Amino acid sequence: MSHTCGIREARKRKSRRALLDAALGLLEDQSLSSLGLRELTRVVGMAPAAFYRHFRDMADLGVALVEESLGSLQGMIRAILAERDGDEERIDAVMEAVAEHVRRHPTHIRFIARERHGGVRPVREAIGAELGLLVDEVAAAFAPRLTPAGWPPEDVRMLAELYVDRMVTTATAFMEAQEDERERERIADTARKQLLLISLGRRHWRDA
Amino acid sequence: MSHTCGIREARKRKSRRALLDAALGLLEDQSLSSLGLRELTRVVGMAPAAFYRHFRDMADLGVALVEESLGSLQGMIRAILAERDGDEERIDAVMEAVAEHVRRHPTHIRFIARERHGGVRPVREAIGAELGLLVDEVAAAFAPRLTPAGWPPEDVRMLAELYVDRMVTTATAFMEAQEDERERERIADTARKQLLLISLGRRHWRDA
DNA sequence: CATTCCAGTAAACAGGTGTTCGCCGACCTT
DNA sequence: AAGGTCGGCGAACACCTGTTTACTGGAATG
Repeated sequence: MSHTCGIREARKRKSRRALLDAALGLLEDQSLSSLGLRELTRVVGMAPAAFYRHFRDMADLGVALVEESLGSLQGMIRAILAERDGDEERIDAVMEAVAEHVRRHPTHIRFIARERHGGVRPVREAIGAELGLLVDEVAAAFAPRLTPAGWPPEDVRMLAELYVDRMVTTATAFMEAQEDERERERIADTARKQLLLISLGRRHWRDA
Repeated sequence: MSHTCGIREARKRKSRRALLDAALGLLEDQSLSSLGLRELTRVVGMAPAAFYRHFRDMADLGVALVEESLGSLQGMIRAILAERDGDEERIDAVMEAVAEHVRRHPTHIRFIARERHGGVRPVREAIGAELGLLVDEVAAAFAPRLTPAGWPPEDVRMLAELYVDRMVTTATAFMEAQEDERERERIADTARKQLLLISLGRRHWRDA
């Protein structure tokens, strides 16, 4: 362990990254269940057999993509909600963050949208689990205010689901708008209104 | 045209139906872009070439499935919203109808959920267009009350999108619950609350 | 009744697929 | 400097793919 340079591990990481990136590229106009192993390795420029050094199968690669796509989002949302107070500020900040995230990682978002109900069970379940954690995060952010006001935990969660689902839908819409900046702004405006309307409903909930 | 029995057309319709049904079955655990022509005709029991007598390609079959899956829904929603008045009644009636529809056509719903953002562009666009018409329908049902109250058309539409999106999400959740009746009831309860919360937000919208 | 029509067939084409095998050779260890 | 580790390679395995071709036989036509 004296003159270890980590060259070996670095090369392996690089190959793995190349596979993931090539997959994200190919998945722009097809779904995971139709993505071929040879098709993928051909794009990367490696032998088909080399794939197995990194992933058991395509589903395995898909799960890795899910973690990489949704893993960072959780902390991001938590930070935003913790720092801000008041609905409008929170909504504006989240919208900004989501828009920026989609702008930076469009292929990841496309992948999530496509495979959320896609044909590969392990991937579907991984996405479901990850989005569930996001709902928990949002629920936890609202609980301190709502629980004392008499909200049962299940109602807090149903609210959080509403928020998260809208975020996901909006992110998908952003992605589909591609480069069209006018369209993106229109989507953002609509989404802000929708989140605001939900927040309005939340404030009058206990009266019903 | 004297002794025409329509036997010919009837046989063709039957074959076409067999293809569509077999496709719905195979699409339960894969997506359209990975569904093979031979795989499909093998299940039906016909020669691969016979497929071309009915559809140009798989995308064409997919679009046909979209129309059959979503075509009837439009009129259904219109009728329900026209007959009822008051949020809770409307919500209960729609939830009942959606639950029943999913119970009767689970494979169709799965197909729509899977291909809504799937890898086949024409199918994606067909679903988008059909859901757009549904949004129009809902918007038209609310416009008579909201427009006189000062709602601009774009806001009516953003509300309709909120409602429709929630319906689609709920339908998907119903389908994923499969046979579990307890889970279905839980989903219905949550969805009713969410729709109610949105309606609550709607009633207080003009104040903001 | 002869004829046209046309859904469905079988066969062949030119590819493509996932997976396994033994092997090489550069990195890492001792 | 010798030997082990392991990411990547090339070849072979058995099989599946979409599409075109010329054809058959029962229904529709006049």
